[in-house]
Amino acid sequence: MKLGQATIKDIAKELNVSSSTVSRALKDYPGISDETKRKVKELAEKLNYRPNAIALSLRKSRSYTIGVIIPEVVHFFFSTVISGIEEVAYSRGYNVILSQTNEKIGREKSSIETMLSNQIDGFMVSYSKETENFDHFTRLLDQGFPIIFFDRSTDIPNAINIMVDDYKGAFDAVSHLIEQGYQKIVHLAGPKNLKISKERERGYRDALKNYGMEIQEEYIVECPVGSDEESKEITTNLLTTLPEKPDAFFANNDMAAVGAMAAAKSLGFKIPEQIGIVGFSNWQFCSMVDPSLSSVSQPGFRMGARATDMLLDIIEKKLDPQKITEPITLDTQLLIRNSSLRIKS
Amino acid sequence: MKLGQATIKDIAKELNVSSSTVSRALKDYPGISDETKRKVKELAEKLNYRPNAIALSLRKSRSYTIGVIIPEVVHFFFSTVISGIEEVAYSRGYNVILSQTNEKIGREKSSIETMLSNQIDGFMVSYSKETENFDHFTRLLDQGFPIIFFDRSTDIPNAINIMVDDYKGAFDAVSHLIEQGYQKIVHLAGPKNLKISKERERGYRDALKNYGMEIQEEYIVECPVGSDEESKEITTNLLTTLPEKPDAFFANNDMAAVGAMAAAKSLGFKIPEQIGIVGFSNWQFCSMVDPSLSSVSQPGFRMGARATDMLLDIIEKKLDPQKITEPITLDTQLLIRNSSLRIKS
DNA sequence: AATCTTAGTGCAAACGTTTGCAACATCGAT
DNA sequence: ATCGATGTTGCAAACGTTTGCACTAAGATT
Repeated sequence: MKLGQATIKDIAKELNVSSSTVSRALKDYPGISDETKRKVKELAEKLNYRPNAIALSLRKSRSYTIGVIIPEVVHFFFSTVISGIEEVAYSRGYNVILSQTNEKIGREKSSIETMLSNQIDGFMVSYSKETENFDHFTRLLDQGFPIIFFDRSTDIPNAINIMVDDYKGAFDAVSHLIEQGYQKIVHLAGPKNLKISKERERGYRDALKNYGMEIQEEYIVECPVGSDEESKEITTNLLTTLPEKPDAFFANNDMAAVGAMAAAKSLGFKIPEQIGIVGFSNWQFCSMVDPSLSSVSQPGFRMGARATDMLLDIIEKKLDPQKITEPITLDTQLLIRNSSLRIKS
Repeated sequence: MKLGQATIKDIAKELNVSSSTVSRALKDYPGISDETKRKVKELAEKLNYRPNAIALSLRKSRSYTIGVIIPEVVHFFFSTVISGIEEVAYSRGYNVILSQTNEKIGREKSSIETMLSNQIDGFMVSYSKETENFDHFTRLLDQGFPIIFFDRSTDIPNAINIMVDDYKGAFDAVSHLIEQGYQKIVHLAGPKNLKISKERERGYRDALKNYGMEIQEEYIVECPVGSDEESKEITTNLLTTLPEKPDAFFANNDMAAVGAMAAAKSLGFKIPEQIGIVGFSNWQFCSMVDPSLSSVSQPGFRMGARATDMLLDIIEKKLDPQKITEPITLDTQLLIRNSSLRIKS
C-alpha cells in the first residue's frame, strides 16, 4: 500500500463503473440510481476518499485560495486582521496563503508572482512601506483580477480600499485631550508616505482647529520607525528642550505612546495630571501598562472579515467591483483609560 | 484577450513546435538547440509566461506548500514562529498555508482535512488545548506523512517535536527569584494537559528542591485561561487569604504575570521590593510595563526557521525522520528586568 | 410491432505540465 | 552504400477531476 490517497478512479475500478459515474454519484447528480450512489458513497467512506483539490483547481481554473500580503504578522493589528480573514475564508470554503513582505517591495513583488503561479483567486493586500510605484498591482487590476487593499489604501483608480476611519479616530482622540484641558498637544506622527499617517495627522489638525486652537508645526514630530525607544528619545528631547513644554501626546501608534509615557515618567511628570497620552491601535498591552493607555481601537477582525467577504463575493461574481467607487471605512473607537483622564466625572 | 495566463501550449503553437520542446527549452534541458531555446525564452518573456503551479503539482503529486496549524496568530510567540517558518519556506521555494484552530479540536481536524485535500507536502503543528486524542495525527504519521510538532510537543512515538527548553527556562527563572531572596514563590501554572505547562512546573519544583526549599502545593495554582484578568483575580485572592503571604510569582505566561503585577500593585505592595514577578515568553510589552517585567524569552523565530528547515529536508528526502528520536529543544534566555531585581549589584 | 421516453451509465476531452520513448535527419566512419 | 552515432524534436501518457454528449436497455405509448 502506497501513501497515495484513494482516487475516484480507484473507486470506479473497484465497483466496475466509470469515473464519471463515481464523480456524479458523490455529488448527488440526478440520473444516477440510488443503488449506485449508495455503493459509491459507502466505498468512498471506507477508503477514506478525499477529493484532490489540486486536480479540481486545474480543471476549474479556480484554486479556492486567496493570497494575503501583509507587512508583518507580529503587528497586533495585522494579526487580528488575519484572524478575521481566516475566519471568513474558512467558513466559505477557501484557503488562505500568507506572505509577509517585512516592508520590502522586492518581497512584495515576488510573493505576488508565486501566488499567481499558484492560481490564486484573489488578493488581499496591505502594501509595504517601500511601495511607491503600484504598477505590479494596476497590471492585475486592469486584467480584472480581484484585489482588495486593506488598512493601507491606494489611490489607484478602480481599486477597492477598506480601512479604518483614521481621520475620525485621531479627531476624537485629540478632541478628548482638549476636553480634558490639555493645551499643548504634540502629535507623534507616522511615516509620511502612508496614507494612514496623513489621515491621522489631518484629524489632529482639524480637532485643534475645531476648538479654535493654533497649530504649531514644531508640535508635529515624525517617528518613522514607530518603536518605543525611538519615541522615548524624541519625547525626552521635546520635554526638555521646547520652550513651551507640551502637556499631552497623541501618538500615531501605541508603541510610540508607551515610549512617550516612559519618557514623561522618568522625567518625573505625573500622568495624567501633568501630561496626557493617547495612542492608536489599542494593542493588548494598553490595559497592562501603568497608567493604562488610552487608545483608538481599530476593528482589525471586522476589517479582515468584511474585506474577505467582499473579495469572495467579487470572486464568485456576486458583486461587481465596478460598483464600489468609494473607499470603505470602518469606525474606530476611542477607549479612554487612565493615561488621559484627569477630569473624573 | 481573456484573462488567462499564457501557457506552454500557447508558446508551442506560436512557434510551431511541440509543448515538450517548449517545456524542455524553458528548463534548459540538454538536447534542445540553442536557437530554439532562445526563441522560446524570448516569447515566454514577451507573453509574460508564468508556469502553472497547479498543473505542476498535479503532475508531480507535490504542491510545494506546507500547512501550518497554530492555536492563534495573535499570540506574540506564535507570530514570531510564523515569521521564522515563512522566512525559510519562502527562501526554499515553498508556500505556507495557515490555519488557526482557536484552540478548538474541531477546527484542527477540519483544517487538516482541507489541507490534505490541497495535497500539502507536510505539516507544522502546534495543537489545540482541546486536543487530547492524537489519532488524526498518528494516522498520517503511520503513512509516513511529514509532520513536525512545535512548541506543544506530543508523546506520539516517532513524532518529531521541537520545543523550547521550558524546564530550564522555568528552573532559571525560579532560581533567580530565590537568589534575589524571595522565599515564598507562587507558581501560576498553565493548563495541565499541555506538556509545556508540566515542564515549567517541573522546573519550578526542581529549582526549589535544588535550593533545599520546601514545595507547598497550595503555592501552585492553575490559571487555565492565561489572561491577565483571570490571574489578577487569582493572585488578589492568594495575597489576601493565604496565611503565609507569597512574596513572589513565577507565571506560566506573561499575561498572567502582568495580572499578578496589577493585583500586587493595587493591594499596595511594592515591586520588586516586597514582591517579585517573573513571566514567560517575553512578549513585547514586558519592557513597557512598569516596573518592567522579567521574563523567559523563547526563540520563536529560530524555532519556526529550524523546524521548517527540518520539515523541508524530510520532504525532500534529505533527512530520514526515523533518525530523529530525541525531541529538539532550543535554549531559552532569562531576561532580568525590574520586576524581580531587588538586589542591585 | 414500431416508435418514443426515460433512466442510467460510459466515452472522451479538457485543464497545463513533464518525461520515457520513438522518430527523424544529418554526418562521419567504415 | 551501409551502419552508428549524434543532435533535435515530437508523441502520447500521466496526474485526478468534471462534463457534454452519446449510448443502451427497458418501459410506455401509439
